[in-house]
Order: sequence, then C-alpha cells, then structure tokens
Amino acid sequence: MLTLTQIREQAAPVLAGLQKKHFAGAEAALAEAVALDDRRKAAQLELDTLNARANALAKEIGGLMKAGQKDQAEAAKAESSALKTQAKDLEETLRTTEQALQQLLYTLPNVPHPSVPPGRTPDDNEVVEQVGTLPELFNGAEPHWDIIKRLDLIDFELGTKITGAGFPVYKGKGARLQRALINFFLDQAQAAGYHEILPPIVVNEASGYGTGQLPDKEGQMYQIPVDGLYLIPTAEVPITNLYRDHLAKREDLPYKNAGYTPCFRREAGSWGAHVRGLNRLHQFDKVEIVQVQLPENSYPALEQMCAHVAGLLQQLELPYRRLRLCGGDMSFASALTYDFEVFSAAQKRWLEVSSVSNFETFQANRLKLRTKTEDGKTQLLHTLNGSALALPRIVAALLENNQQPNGHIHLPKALWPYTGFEKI
RNA sequence: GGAGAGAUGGCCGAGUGGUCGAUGGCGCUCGCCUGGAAAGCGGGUAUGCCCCCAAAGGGCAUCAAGGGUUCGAAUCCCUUUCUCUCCGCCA
Repeated sequence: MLTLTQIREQAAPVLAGLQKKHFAGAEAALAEAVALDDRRKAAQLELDTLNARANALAKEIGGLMKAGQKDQAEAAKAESSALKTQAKDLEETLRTTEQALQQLLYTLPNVPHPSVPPGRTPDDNEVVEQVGTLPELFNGAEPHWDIIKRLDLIDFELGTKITGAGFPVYKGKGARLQRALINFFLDQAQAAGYHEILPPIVVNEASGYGTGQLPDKEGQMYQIPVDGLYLIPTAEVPITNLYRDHLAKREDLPYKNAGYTPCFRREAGSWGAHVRGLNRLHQFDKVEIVQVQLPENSYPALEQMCAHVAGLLQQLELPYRRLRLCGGDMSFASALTYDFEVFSAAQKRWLEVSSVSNFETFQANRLKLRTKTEDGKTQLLHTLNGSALALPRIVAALLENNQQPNGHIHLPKALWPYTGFEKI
C-alpha cells in the first residue's frame, strides 16, 4: 500500500509509476486519495477540538460539584451532552472517510523501480544474464511427463482420484527427490545466513491483507470459510506476517528467514496448453527466503538474494537465465522483480522457477512494520522475498535435461547426499 | 465442547467512577559520583493521528477488540477474541 506521503510529495513519479504498471485511471485515483485524505484531516481536527472542549467540561464539573455550585454544573452537563451528539456524527464521517480512503489505497499497485523496463507482456521482460549451456538431447528424448510415467515417480491420476487435477502423488524415488530438494534448499539457505521457519500453512484474513493477497486476489487462494482461513499460496505470507504490527530494533536488522511449505494455488482460469505435467499445479513445494531490511540496504539485499538463487541453479547444473520483469508483467505489490527460468530441454522452453522481489515499503505499510531512525522518527522498513526454490519445474528440468539413452536419469552431484542415489 | 479465572506500557505489577497515558519495580538510556567499575543519586524512556514549513509547543485517541451506561470509564454493563486451570475428546 502506498503511503499518503508518497502520493502527496512524489506525485509525478508515483503517477508515472502507476502508468508503467498500466494501472487505468491513475491520475483520477491519486487525486481522489488526496481529496479523501484532506477530508479525513478536516474531520479529525473538528472532532479533536470538540473532544477537547468536552474533556475540559468534564473536569470542570467535578470541581463544581465539590464546590456545591449545582446550577453551573448542570449547565455544563447540558453543554457536554450536546457536544456528545455532535461528536457521534463526526465520528461517523471520519470512519466512513477513512474506510473509503483505505479501500482506494488497497486498489493502487506499487510504484516500480526506475530500472523496470516499460512494456506489457512477458515478451517485454529484459534478459539480464544467461548462464550455462543448453543441453542437446538424443533422438527419442522424452518430455518429463512421459519420464515420470515410465519410471513411476509421480502419479497424477491417483492425485485426481483422491483430490483433483493438479494435486500430484509423489512415489518412491519421486517422493524421495522432493524431500532431497527441500533439504538441500533449506541447508543452503541456512548456510547463507537465513533463519529457518516452519510456519502454519493456513493463515487468517489479516495476514492476507498484510502481504497483499487480500482484498482482490482471494480467488487465487483456497479458502476455509467456516473459520475465516486461507491456504497459503506461498510461504511469503506467513513468514512476512511474522512482522505484522512490529517495531523493529535497528540493531536487530536485517531479518533473514527461510521456510519450506507446500503452496496452494487455485490458478483459476490459467489452464490451457503448456500446463502439462509439472508445469502448473494446485499444490507444490517451495522453499522461500524472506528479508526485512533498512531502506538503504534493500537493493543490495535483492542482488544478494539473486546471487543465492543463481548459486542453487549452478549447483543443480541447470542452465538458467535471469529476467528483469517489465511493468506490465510484475506483481501488484512489487517494486522490482527478477525471475529465474531454467531451460527445459525436451519441451525446449524456459520455465520460471524463482521470482525474487523487493516490495520496498509497500507491504511494510500494510503490515505496520517499522523501525526508529537515529533521531527517533518512525520509518517503514523494506520487505523482500524470493523462491529458493520452487520444486516442480526444477524436477521437470532435472528429468528432461539429464535423461540418458538407456532411460536412466543422472542426478547432479550436489543432490547425492540428499537422495541417497545418483541416478533414477 | 462444558465450568471457572484472567487480559494494564519492552517485562513484572498497582490501580474498582473524577486531574490516570496510568503508582512502583526491572530493563534500557543520559548525567552526577569514581582512577575505572559496581553501588548510590538525579533525569529520560509507549503507539497512532491531528495543529505547526520545521522545531518548540499543543490537541485527540488508545489499559485485548467492539459496543453501551455516565457530564466523566483502565475501573460498571453487554458481545467477541485470546490465555490459564479443571473436566471431556484426541494425533
């Protein structure tokens, strides 16, 4: 959520930023926000003045009663009662104005960083780097969904039977590979200084608002209406919300947390071609890294997180590229996002396996996550997160890129201690 | 799920209708004292919003949350949430 200070004091860059994100009606929305805020302040001032008078009267009455000046006390009571009626109306005005302002602010996306390229679609994303050589497969090489079936690693039909499409059942070495990857990613995160968290995988409504899933994107989450809870779409939600309503001590920063969770996404309306096999699922596993940083350190931290992700992909010996997302392709809450994609040799496609973002103060403002500056002023912190990494497409690439003419799959060395086997 | 008790500032804890944003202690911090430290002494130490260019200063709100009674509520009443104890159920 943008702050009123941003909207008022950086009007031109904010407007340009919203336009870069292709937010329709940006100019009118910003003007409306300022107008609502003006109304809010006016109502607040009026109400405060009124309350100040009422408080003064209440104090007087005590004295008058003691002094036995009953008539004057009664007169003061009458005035105080009248003030109270007025205050009720003002409180109502203030409440509705604040609510309208809040609702409006919820609809405004974050302002992108100056380095974000313009553009609307994934084609406009900028390739920052590409690392590793694209593998040449032998004749008759299979896409991962055929490999999975032939080696009985993952059973999609069984998943459909017990739950529904997009909920795979991992079996044998397929299951073991999941566990190996999770442990590998967590160990790597720990080595990079992240504190391990195992959070709940359902969250309440307040947490959904904190990280920006709510309002608006509830259609993307599985819901438990009887209890008002949501299945998490990513560990970012519970781990970032650890710091909701939090005033951080400066010397404790940064916070660096990593956590494994299953992730649940309804993916309403996004099924079609190109989503076979592991390319898109309703439930998948992911290790997420999350940082809370002082504003001046957040962009170096973003680079550090990207380096961490790149290191994982190199150890897994997967060719990858890093993209800087364009204004139209980045998420609502992000100021700058890098996507990492691995090359899936049999599909001959790049698959997104990680998304690393700096949200600047956008989430912190919703979360009320702050610190004090040296001179005692309150300051919003910056939040960042990144996948490190999401499993399914990593598995797809590992299977496709490392398949041998004899039908086996060779696993990268880094995983051997975790799998207990070198090939499948 | 049933019965009871409770929720106060970073922490502990006092406060049962009137100058209480809240005694006191701990912690933290600044100063004095000291060769230095400890002890001791003195000061400071919540959050949000608003007025103000800013600072200084001031106002309002907040004692789990929401509502009510009252001129006035941490204190009385109602609702909700959470915590603890006992019982029930249970990986």
